[in-house]
Amino acid sequence: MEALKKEEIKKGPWKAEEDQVLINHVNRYGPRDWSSIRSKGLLQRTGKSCRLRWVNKLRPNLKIGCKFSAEEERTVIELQAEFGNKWARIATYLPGRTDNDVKNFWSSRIKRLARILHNSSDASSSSSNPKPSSHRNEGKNVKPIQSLYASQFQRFGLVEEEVITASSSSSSKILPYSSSDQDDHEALRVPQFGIKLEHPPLAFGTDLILAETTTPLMSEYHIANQQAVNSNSFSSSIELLARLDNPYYYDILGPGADSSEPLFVLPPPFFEPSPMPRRRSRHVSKDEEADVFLYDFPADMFDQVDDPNQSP
DNA sequence: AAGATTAGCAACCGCAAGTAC
DNA sequence: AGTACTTGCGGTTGCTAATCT
Repeated sequence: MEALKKEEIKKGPWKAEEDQVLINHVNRYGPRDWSSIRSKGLLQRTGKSCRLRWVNKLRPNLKIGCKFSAEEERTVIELQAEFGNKWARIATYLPGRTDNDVKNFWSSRIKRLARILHNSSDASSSSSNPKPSSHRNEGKNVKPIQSLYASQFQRFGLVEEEVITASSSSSSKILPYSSSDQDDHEALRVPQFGIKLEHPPLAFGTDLILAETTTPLMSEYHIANQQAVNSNSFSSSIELLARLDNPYYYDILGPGADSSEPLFVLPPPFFEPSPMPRRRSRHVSKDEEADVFLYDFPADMFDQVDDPNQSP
């Protein structure tokens, strides 16, 4: 009986004919009674599956096949910092975007960042460390993304033992901040992140240190530093670093640093979120804590990573 | 050119809250 | 009030195209 029921339920990619049936149903009855689609024998899909298909793909005015704009990215990042992983809520601020879109976008971003950080720490700890075979395996064999951040970076403050460098070079190390550094005037310290640079960058934007320590910019800086001052990569580094001084960046130096101006003004929600949620979130603790491991990352730091040769 | 890796997307699952009876 | 059903959300997985080595 149960097996028979399961057999009747179709899964996997939707066909155009199924979409059409679903669209017809919605046109006739509205976006509800999803389960009746199956009970009427129109489709062998569950109500949940039908609803999901409608919401994510068939609903009118969706931005399908359209990458997130820079503005949308910033909105997501800002709202994620504010709301946590409330994708449905965040999506209400982004016309044409679904919660799934936002979730996938965020997930991709996290994976990229994790890989960058992971590679950076690999480079410093041991060159013999095996490289994760893929982003799937990364999650399985290494650590889940969030726990990786939680455990290794302690919500942005590098744990005391952690030493992250962009290369194995000993001439330019980034060391965990400790109280013993307090009198080291040679060191450039970033207390919130527990990072110090022995050689300050030539350009110093608000999030520069973080960007440097987590992106190829960092290695570029260090490589450049090791090489001659007149090398091409060094001069391009200077340009890149200068471009990091961007008004959208969070001020990693903390609330004490001059950051009274809002980073940007959030657009109004496309769908006005109900003031009182229909149901209480079951992730209250996460809500409070959000996914703060990205909270302070610059909104467009990946822009620098993606296209380091882009001119300002 | 071929295999490995990465990115992006689609869809499923489990859970929780709302709703109808 | 209790229960079954429906709806919505967030996490996760699987697939594929693009990119890299």
